[in-house]
Amino acid sequence: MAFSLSPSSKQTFAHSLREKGLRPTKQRACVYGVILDKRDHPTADDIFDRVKKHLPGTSFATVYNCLETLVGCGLVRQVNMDRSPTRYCPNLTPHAHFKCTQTGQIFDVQIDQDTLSKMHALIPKGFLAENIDLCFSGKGDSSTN
Amino acid sequence: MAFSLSPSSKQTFAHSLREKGLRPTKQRACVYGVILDKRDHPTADDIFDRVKKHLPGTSFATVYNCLETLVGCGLVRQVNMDRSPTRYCPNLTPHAHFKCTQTGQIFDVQIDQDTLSKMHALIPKGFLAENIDLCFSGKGDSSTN
DNA sequence: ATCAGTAATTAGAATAATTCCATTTTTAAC
DNA sequence: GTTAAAAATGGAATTATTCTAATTACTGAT
Repeated sequence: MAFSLSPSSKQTFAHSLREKGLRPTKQRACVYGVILDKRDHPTADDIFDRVKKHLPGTSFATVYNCLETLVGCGLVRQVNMDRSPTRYCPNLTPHAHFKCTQTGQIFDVQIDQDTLSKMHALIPKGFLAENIDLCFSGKGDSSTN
Repeated sequence: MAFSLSPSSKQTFAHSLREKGLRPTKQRACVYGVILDKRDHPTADDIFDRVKKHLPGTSFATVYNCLETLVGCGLVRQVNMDRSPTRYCPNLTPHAHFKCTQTGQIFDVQIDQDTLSKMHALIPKGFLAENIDLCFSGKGDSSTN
């Protein structure tokens, strides 16, 4: 059976897709669901494994298709660090990422409005930034290891 | 013939390598040279093409090896945006990158000390950031297109 | 309800950047 | 000059992702 999104997530989900003339299919719901469910910045591979538990017939291509769709609708964001596989994140608030070089774990780091403004102010006149991406890497919190 | 680095670059180059017990070979000098020469954030592919003009026998593997070495020595930095090929940058000062979504060009954006401090301050206690990476993407300066 | 048309999913092939590996060449120290 | 270590080479392998062609599922109009 398909992943069951919470009522409010289901609403957001269906609404965001319909706004773009896209269908809220069970595969898309499931991909979205597993991303919401465990916010550990999973890769497409991780997501594929988790989705298969709910919808065993799902193909890898579908996972990629769904991810692209969800990103396009603004429901999830891609996280790219170095050359490692793209990861996916349902946190839509302004935040940076911290990657622990020892464990590979990725942590969200909130960005306050003041710092965000300062960062925006770096952009020279004539440039219009649609996207900001701030990533840290180093040693993570040892208490979490 | 090999690329001729300026006397000061040659010094920096040889010194940085020797510090790590590595040899300042002509291929490494050439790779470093083309990166210094045209600061357009070239890909390994671009660098390969440029290097071949000076040292025709050079292989792709060597370019990758040299790049890895130069990055390891801190002489150049990798720039990763999305899933596009890694680019290389000899600018060692604190700076961000702006990628124009229309032309694909990448511009350096200086980061002032104040903003840099604010960014550092985002990191929670217990985390130690060795690397910061700030990328913007959007519409570039139309006067440069 | 049925049908047509469109959208989404599927499986597998293809691609592209990068890395690996085994061999040859170059370099530096003795 | 010899020898040992480091670097360069060419080609194969890997890996994440995208593409393609065929099937399946929806949706809206009849």
